[in-house]
Amino acid sequence: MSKSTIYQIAEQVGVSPSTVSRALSGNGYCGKRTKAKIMEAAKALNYAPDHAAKILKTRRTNKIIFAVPDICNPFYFDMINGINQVVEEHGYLLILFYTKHRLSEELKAIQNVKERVADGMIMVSFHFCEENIGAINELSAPVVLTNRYDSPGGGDRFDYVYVDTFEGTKQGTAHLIGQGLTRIGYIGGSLSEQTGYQRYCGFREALLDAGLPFEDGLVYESDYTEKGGYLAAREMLRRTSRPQAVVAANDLMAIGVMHACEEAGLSVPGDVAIVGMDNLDLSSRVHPKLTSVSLEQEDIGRQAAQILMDRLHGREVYDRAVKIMPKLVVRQSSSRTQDG
Amino acid sequence: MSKSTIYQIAEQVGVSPSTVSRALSGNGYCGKRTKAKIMEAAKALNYAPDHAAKILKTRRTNKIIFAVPDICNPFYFDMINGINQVVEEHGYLLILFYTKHRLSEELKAIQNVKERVADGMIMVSFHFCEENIGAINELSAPVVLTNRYDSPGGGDRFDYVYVDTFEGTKQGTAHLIGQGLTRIGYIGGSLSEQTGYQRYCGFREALLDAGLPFEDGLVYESDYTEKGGYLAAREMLRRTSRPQAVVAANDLMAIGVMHACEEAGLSVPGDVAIVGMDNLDLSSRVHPKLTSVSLEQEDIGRQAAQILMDRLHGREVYDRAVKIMPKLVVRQSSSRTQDG
DNA sequence: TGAGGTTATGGAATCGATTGCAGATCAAAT
DNA sequence: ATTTGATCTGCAATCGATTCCATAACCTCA
Repeated sequence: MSKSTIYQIAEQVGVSPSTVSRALSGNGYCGKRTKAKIMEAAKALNYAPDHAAKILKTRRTNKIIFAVPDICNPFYFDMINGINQVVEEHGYLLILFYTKHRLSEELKAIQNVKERVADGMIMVSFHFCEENIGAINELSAPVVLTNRYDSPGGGDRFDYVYVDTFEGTKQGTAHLIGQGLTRIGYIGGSLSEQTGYQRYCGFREALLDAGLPFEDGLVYESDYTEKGGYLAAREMLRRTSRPQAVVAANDLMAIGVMHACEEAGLSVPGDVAIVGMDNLDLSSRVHPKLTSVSLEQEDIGRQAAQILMDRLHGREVYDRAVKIMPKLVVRQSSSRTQDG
Repeated sequence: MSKSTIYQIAEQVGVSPSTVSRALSGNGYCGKRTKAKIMEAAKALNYAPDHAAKILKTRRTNKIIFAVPDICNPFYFDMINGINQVVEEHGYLLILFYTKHRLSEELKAIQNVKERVADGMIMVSFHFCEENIGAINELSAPVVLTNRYDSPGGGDRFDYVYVDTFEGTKQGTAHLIGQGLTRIGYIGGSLSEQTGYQRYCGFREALLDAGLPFEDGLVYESDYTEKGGYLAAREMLRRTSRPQAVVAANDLMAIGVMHACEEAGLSVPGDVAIVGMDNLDLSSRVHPKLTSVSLEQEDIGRQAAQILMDRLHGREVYDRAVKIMPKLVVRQSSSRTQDG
């Protein structure tokens, strides 16, 4: 039997639709006996509320959009997981929107929010331009951006959750220095990108803090892929005085470094210690297990979702830009003591 | 400026709301000049159609739900990716619903479909019971189930997409036999589960097909985790006549087997060849790279989504149960020739 | 008994877009 | 000039639930 409406229930029971609505939703008064009869009829008639009608009237969809550049990237899965933990708890559903790193798709996601497909959005944006920001600022629904941070303009109507990647590479590098290593190489992403530059600066600062000399020759720019890491490391290890350790700006490159070491007959961490960043699931499964700086993706997701929920429930949001601290996870690839 | 409605546009232009609707949606006649004025006013007034109102009237949400047991499992990410490829192409949005392996959550997902939150659903169900199936059969919206196959009852109103895992372990085992290996161990999941039993049968059949003896003692029941695979393998390798190869019912267990081999000082694939199943992303990154039977998750997702789209567009669906064939991906862990 | 308050219910408007029907306009054809 | 048909537009109903307002019923206490 197909489902019914409150009108059919009203007719069956002999009351008005408004009474049925009150009985079922619990908003407003309703007599005990009437309510019982309505409940019974609802069950008998296979009633289920129509979501669209409810949304139209209440102006709430109970859904949020997560606009993400790349569905295949495990990094974002962790975020999804974190987001879902929070929104589910508040009775919201999660719509996944795949932007493919394209501005046009990001704008489509924004358009969906404008059309009230969802009550709010969390977006990992790779296009911080006028058009994008402008469109977001015109929305009446709340938006939280992650993955990047520019100090918010006065008129900006969105919130930020971001990771301090500077602190991340700094921690990772300091950890290696703490192991007594002094010649440390760095393989990063493009230095002209915000996040790539920050990671590089963190590395450098750790060296300077420890009073170690900083050698430009030990810094390589690569592309965040395993192959890129491998190629850079191969070159680095060929140098007459090769580094005792390598900091990679993400785990995939770090794994590439491991392969280069293996190929060169160098043991990890015995000859070369390695630290990565992202703390991917697979990093604890490679051999030796990779020491990595976790960017706390799940936590980013949770915090972003929490802010969104706060905004949606009219609660005050004190921190327009939440900074997440990365966390060093020490494993075999960097640790001289627990090599196994 | 906040967005406006067709009524405001109508007033501004001096026409009726129905004309505005026709102009914007393209359904029905509309004069050229009028249309131009309406378009202009729509832009000026920051118009965006209200999704809820549209749904209420048209009865279409342009969304589908993917109900998945476990957001963290990379296996499902691939499915999500496949699903999204297809639904996006048709202008649908994807709602992710996390059932946590719980029947109650699966029922909630079904309830959402009943309330017309989405036009259809793809579900990976771990609870094939009366309650569940009954609720699905009462829906008027189409549902596609994956991950399990029972021959559909006459009254069942849903479709199936499933993988022939029997064929998967059979292929993997045959591959090892083809390498000249004859003593082959098996580490599977619970044999009392449908899928666990099928995988086991595929393994056995490959041996029998090749005329090899089947030893019960080389079959271990484990739990699909890396640790479970490790423990089972450790025991297996301690046997007086240890196997030359091991087939594991999934990649995580296979990786556990690799660790056990390493611990026992056995080389892979020299001393022990290994084949896994699932073809996880990380399997191509461990060392040595793992040979694995791909269950074609992405394809499952695509096919399931395609069936759903067909149903939603009133196209005939010829195959109520689509069988996907697994695909063997040969890498280093099983190949005597290309060891590197 | 009646005043005052609480609880129960119905009526009707509302959310915003779609669409069938009817009337109006206009061009082309007879 | 009149018929025919195509094109354009407005009216009003509709999708299904929510909610404000008004009235009615009921209870309580002086």
